[in-house]
Amino acid sequence: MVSIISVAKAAGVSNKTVSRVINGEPYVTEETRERVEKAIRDLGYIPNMAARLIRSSRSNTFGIITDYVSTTPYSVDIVRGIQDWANANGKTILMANTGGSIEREAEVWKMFQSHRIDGVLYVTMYRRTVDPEAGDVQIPTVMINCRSQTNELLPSIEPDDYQGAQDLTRYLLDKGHRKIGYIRLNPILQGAELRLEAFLKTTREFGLTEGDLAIKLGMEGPVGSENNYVFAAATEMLMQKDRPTAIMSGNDEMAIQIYIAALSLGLRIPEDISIVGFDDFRTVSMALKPELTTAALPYYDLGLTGAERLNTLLQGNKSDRPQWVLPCKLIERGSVSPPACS
Amino acid sequence: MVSIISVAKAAGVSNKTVSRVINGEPYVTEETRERVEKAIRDLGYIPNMAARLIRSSRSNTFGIITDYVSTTPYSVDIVRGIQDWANANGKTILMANTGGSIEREAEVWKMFQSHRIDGVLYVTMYRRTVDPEAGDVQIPTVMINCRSQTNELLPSIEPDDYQGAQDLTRYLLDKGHRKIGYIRLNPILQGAELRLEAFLKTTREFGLTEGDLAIKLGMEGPVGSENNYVFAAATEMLMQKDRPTAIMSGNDEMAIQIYIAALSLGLRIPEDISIVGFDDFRTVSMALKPELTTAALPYYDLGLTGAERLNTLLQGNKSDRPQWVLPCKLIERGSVSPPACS
DNA sequence: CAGCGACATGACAACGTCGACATATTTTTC
DNA sequence: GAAAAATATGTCGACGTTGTCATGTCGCTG
Repeated sequence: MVSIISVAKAAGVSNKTVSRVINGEPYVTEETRERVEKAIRDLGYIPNMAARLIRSSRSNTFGIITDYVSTTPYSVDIVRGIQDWANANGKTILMANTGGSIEREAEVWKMFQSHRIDGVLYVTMYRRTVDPEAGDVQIPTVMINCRSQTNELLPSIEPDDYQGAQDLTRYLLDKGHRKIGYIRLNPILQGAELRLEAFLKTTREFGLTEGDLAIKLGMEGPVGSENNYVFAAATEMLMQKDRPTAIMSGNDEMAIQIYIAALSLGLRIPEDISIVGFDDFRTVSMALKPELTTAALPYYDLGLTGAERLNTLLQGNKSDRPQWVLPCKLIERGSVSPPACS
Repeated sequence: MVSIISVAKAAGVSNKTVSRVINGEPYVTEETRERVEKAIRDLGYIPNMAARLIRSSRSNTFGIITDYVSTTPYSVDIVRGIQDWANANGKTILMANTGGSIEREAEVWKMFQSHRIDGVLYVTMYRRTVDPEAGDVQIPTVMINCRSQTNELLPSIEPDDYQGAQDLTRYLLDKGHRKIGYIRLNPILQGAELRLEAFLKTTREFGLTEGDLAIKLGMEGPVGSENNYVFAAATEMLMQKDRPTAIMSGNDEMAIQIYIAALSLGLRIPEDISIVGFDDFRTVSMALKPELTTAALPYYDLGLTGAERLNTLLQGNKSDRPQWVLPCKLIERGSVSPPACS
């Protein structure tokens, strides 16, 4: 492999001068710089990060540790956000996923340390509280899409499920809906509770009573092997004589089944029944016809902001409040119209 | 940071002996080994990969270079397959995605080289031919889900779209369907052509004529911003008086729209119209009701096999034929039944 | 018991890079 | 025009690890 020394020889300078050129240090004549750069190009020299790291003990590398993220379609955008930030800022990304195993997680931390990683981004597939082994490890860490159960001070970034659900609910109310159904996400998920809470609070503030709402559980059980009641719940909800004019779905994926249930009953969307989702999982929300109105989980931004925050942290700047929350933007598409006869 | 030297001091041996223990080399007394291991535990020593690499010039790291994979839900399983293999075999994964940009791709290759990566896995989101810059780079590379346009000898691994579509077609024929519709994938995608070809050939072999088939284009245009005709195509196909009894969908995602089109026309699935997808994109195929019968793209295996093959390659073993193909398994669910009146 | 081989350990250099410091050259300052 | 400052370049060692070779200690063979 061509090293800094071969370049130095080729350019007729000392290796230190080459080092200066590479790192853009001052005190190099323009002429020397050009000669060195030419030698670099001619020889195809590429700096050896390992050697650099060994000297400077800054790896310029972030580690991403995930549970199932790279496994699942949902939150891949978090990773994309992180990578984009890393590219733009000359950082390298080391990625590992645990598949949920504690032993594996311990291994990953070890692996990260053996690579002398500067910091860690701890990412989970769905929003939840976790208890990372970070406690006994002193690598700076930012939690993305989750927060620590044990250490409240660990910086975290999460989507604002509450605000998203609030916006969606208001949107339906503004459109004139007064009888609204809600098909709940798996209550295991942290987002589920927040979204439901926002829905209940917002409708109540608006003056709706419990009789105006129809709430059903759509899924339950351990993530990955949950029981799915969505279709049945939606069908039942829509067969009531006093059926809701709009249904809020726990997420976009569940909305598929609500669509199918509605259509199977001969209802038209949105004329007879309005539907909104959550997440803006575009493979679904844009594949549905009419396309689904939903609230976008800010996954990409979660990743981007997380990486940026980790960097800030590494530079010694402490942030005021540890737990951040990013808004979910309402995406208006075609699945909502005013109720038929209001 | 605690180094091998501190361990050596603590254990009262030379650093070379510690190195022997770490690497499981012979010629160390059991007693010495234990003393060293204790020191390692006590001090929490973790080997420095960078230093190791600089000596041995084997990084034990694979690079994954992707176009949009980490961006899109579809093929994330490829990455998971690679990672699982890497975990099991003590390799580290460096991941970067180009977002389709050539300049970015060049940067990534450079970055990989600067980390002295052992080999590269070149992964694309959808099956296609590419022209990687690998030509001027001498890092061993395995192509996953794609193949090189220019270099036929570059090892590649792809799903067997042809066989998958053939199996699906036969499945429908075996169920008794004799009038079959096909809604085509974006013809830009390499899989599109193969699937259609398999469909046509298989139906022809079975004795169906052109009049028994209804073929329509579902999508077209550049990936990411294509025109979507699926709903219209399906609706039109199903409104013919001599409508097909089964529809093959270019992929699972498109099947959503076919479901909606069918249901909107008052048709029941599968009693009035059978539907099959392709890909087994489970977020969709299992969310649809009835669940979708489809052919599973072997993404996970693509990744696993790819990593394994790269490793074999690195050990100097050349494989006989460069281009491999992995079967797509038929996944039978509830969206197909025999035609109503045959 | 000299000689040999197997085993156990250590000393030291080298990998590629950069920081600290030294030296040489030019420019500025008074 | 001599001293001081700024600029340009080089020497050398250190980072943490492992490969090479040397050394030392056994036990065994003939």
